[in-house]
Amino acid sequence: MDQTETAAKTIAKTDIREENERLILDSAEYVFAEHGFRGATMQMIADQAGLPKANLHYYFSAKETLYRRVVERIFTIWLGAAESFETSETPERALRTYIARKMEMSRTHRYGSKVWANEVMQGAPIIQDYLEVTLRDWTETRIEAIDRWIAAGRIDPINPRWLLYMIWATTQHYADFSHQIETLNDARPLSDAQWAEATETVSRIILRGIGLDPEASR
Amino acid sequence: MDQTETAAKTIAKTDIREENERLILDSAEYVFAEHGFRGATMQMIADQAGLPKANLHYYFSAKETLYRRVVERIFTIWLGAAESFETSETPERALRTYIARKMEMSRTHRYGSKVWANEVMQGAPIIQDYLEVTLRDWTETRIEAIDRWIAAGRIDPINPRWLLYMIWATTQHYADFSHQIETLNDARPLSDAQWAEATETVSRIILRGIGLDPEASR
DNA sequence: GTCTATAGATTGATAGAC
DNA sequence: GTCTATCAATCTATAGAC
Repeated sequence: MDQTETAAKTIAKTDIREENERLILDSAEYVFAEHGFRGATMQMIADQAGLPKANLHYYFSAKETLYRRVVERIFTIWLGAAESFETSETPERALRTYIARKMEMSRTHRYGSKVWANEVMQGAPIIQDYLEVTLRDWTETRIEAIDRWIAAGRIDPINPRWLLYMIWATTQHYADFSHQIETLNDARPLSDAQWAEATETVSRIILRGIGLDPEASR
Repeated sequence: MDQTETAAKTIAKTDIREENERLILDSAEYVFAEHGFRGATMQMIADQAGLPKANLHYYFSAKETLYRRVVERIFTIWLGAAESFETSETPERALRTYIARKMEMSRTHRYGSKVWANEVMQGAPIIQDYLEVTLRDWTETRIEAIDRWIAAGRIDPINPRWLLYMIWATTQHYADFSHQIETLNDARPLSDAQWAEATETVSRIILRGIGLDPEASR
């Protein structure tokens, strides 16, 4: 076997690994979201991925390793949604963009959101370190930004912490409680128009609620 | 054995049954909240209750029966919190009372709220019938009440459905994500003052957000 | 890298003595 | 009504042929 052949095989193997890992992670995210950590079985994830159960243990050493990778992946996506706090010029635009992005993520990453909610509800046994360091720093930075708006008299004097929790809760509700929302919507998913209306209503109530003019940033 | 003796024994047995059932239900609520349905084991619940595992099966035929009773109990408490919609004279008072009650319930019924969230996130496999009938009727009634306020020009014209979801999401977040909130609060539970401030902030933002004066109803 | 077979541990539930 | 012992089913993880 010459060098070219060896290189080709190495690349091919890397591709197979990457592709299978992503397939397994996607399948695991779905199954963990629908059944919780212990409710999910390696067999279910294998079936979802269309692979024999033993292959999962070839790519991920243990069920918990696979789970941790799923949660880490979501958390990383979560954090990326908040650049608007730094890049926007007005509080109206910063908050509007952040809320719209988080609503969009509830629509596109429903299962990831559920896995995260599950993990936190159970006391974050696997990713407590992320809460204590990464999420904590992230939150403090945003609280400082909101406090500056308050000091400048641009929004009402409220505790920024409760405002952030309100945005997280309201937007993630559309992912975590999607089954309830769909049941109350005649067993149908929200339409494009309903998502748009819900997003606009959430933005509007929060902006007006802290003393901003919702019309100014539409 | 005469009649008096028989009656006494019957009463005693009824008391023991009721007391043990409540003890097991409380223990089960806690364990189901912390580990989910499948993550919870009958052994954990038995240990939490201080009873041998076999006694659980004496009082509840199966794990699923026990779980259903736990979820039903929470749902009933949930529904009771909304009389303010009928008994209050102004939208300010109705919403303020409802929000305050739901915040209080997040504080006092944290575990129940988590079990409910878990059940709904997994597609309500056990209590789907409650969603389709009881919750649906409850929701429609409240939507009609809010629509009347809109028609009378007392609040802004928003879709009442998204307002209700916002209130549910925000208030239940303080129970379901209590671990995250406490981690971001220097690993300490919220103090009385913090609970009061959070409740006031949530009420204030929502009331102002739909065009009401928060000061008018304090 | 894939897959079948199976080991080893845990679980929900029950039998049966007290 | 209480409790010990145990069964049958299920799960994670691995061994070993291909």
